[in-house]
Amino acid sequence: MTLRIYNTLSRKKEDFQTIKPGKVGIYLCGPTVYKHAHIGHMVGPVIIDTIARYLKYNGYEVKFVNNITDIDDKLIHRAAELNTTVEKLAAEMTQDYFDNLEIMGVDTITEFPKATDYIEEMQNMIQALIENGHAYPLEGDVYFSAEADKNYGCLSGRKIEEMIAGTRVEANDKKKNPADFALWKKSRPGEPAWDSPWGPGRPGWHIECSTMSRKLLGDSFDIHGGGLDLMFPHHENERAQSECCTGKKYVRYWVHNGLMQASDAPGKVGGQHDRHGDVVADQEAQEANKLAGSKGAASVKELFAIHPAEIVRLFLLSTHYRSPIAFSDENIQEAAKGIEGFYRFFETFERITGISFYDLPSSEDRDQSVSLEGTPSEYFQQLSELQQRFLEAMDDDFNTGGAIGNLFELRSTLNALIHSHNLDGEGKEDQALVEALKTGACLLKELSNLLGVFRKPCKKDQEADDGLANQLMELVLEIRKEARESKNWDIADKIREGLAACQITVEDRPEGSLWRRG
RNA sequence: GGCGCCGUAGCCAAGUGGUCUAAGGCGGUGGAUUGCAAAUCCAUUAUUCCCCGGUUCGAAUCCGGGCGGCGCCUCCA
Repeated sequence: MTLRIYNTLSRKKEDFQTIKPGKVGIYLCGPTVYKHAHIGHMVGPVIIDTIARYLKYNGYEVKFVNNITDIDDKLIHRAAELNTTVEKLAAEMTQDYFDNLEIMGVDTITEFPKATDYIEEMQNMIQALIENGHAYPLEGDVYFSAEADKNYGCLSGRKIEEMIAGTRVEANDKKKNPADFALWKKSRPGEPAWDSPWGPGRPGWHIECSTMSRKLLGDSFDIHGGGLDLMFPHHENERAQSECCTGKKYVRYWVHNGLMQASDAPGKVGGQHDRHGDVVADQEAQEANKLAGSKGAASVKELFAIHPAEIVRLFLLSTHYRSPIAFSDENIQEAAKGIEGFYRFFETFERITGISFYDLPSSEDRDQSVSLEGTPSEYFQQLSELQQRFLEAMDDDFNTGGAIGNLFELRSTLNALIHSHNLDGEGKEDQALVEALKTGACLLKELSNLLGVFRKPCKKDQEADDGLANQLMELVLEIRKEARESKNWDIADKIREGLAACQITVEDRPEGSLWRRG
């Protein structure tokens, strides 16, 4: 089975083939660092991180670039609002972004270029575009001439004439053609500015990506990611600039992720776009729903205070990356209930084998995958089949939702082995079966790690280790144990119910009682 | 007005021409286990894939029409 990937450019799935054998260059449009990231900003990184993991697993060497836009109008406005400098604000928000990526388990990004570090290269590219007739300076600005690119519109599927006919392009502009866009913007007094052949100014929005990707990945590279909302105008313009400058095909596969929707956002979308609805209110509602505006979108950190990041990650991956995903506490909680079964399994596994699931060896290479032969043969056959189905799903345009389904089935298979041979009891003396269980657990680790989850103990589990709570629980469970031994069920049940009210679940097992939060 | 996406069980969600009498999760139901629970296991929960036509030996999957939801066209991950 070969890897297939949906390409926005062709609007269909294509066989994946890299430009350089064995190597993959990926560019993902990163954030403008003017405010704290919200969960929607994590979708792209999580998805591309998962793709990068999968490509590495398949033997590719991956170079993954994620830019930081640290100069932009929004940044200038926000810094003024907060009475700080653009540099300070950008530095702070960049750190916030890095923190969030770490918490989300995104660690495959190899470079984080900052726009302000590439001003000179951008100017060179702009100059080249002017020289070959694709751009023109005008009163301190420089514009790209959309008409000069005969392919303009090929990525987003639109035509210049139609866009102009749409009349929402402002006509009063001094630009030659309304579809033209700024490569360089003249600065006003007090704004951050760099010297240039066209006067002091700052780069336009799109040019940084063209410049930095070229510098770090070359004139042509394999995968370009970003949110669907960036397809136009950002990616279209980026593509046009780059191709007009280099004369080469810019990107092989354009990967656009669907946008997250706040399903419990204030102001439901009316669906009366072209009727007599209140257009302004409607737009606001859409904005809120998309999570892109400041309205109603909690920062990632606020979110992680409520939900473990790993669960959020799995929630993001439970639906296909190109589909929109409805984000709400309720939906995450529902997903969490299913995912927690994995943590129960890890506990059981450790009880049986004395080994932490997280310490198991697991292959990061498809060719060195865990060997799935042995007895019980039926069990191993199931493992093998689940592995195959998991990989087939991933091969099919990174169908993480389908892959996760197989992960759940794999868990059931392992639990069934434990159950049918009583491995969590006397059966654990059977070394061969315990080994079989370990093999299955290694497979689970190998596959789940591809999705970037279950790599280290979840924060929630670690919290349960705090000293005072442990001491208190030890005492309470000791008292309860005595009550149970004298068959004083009323007391025993009262304690358990009381703990349940404190969000503590007690589990009575033959060898003693366990407890956990939630 | 232009371009595009989507509509699968109570809910979330895979599957996009035959293996589909449609994965998986949540929820529900019955059973095993348990003092009772919890956890786990087993069974069960859509004869059907928004509606209507068509293509085909065969469609949830392709085509046409309708209805409903949404995105982009303007800063946006």
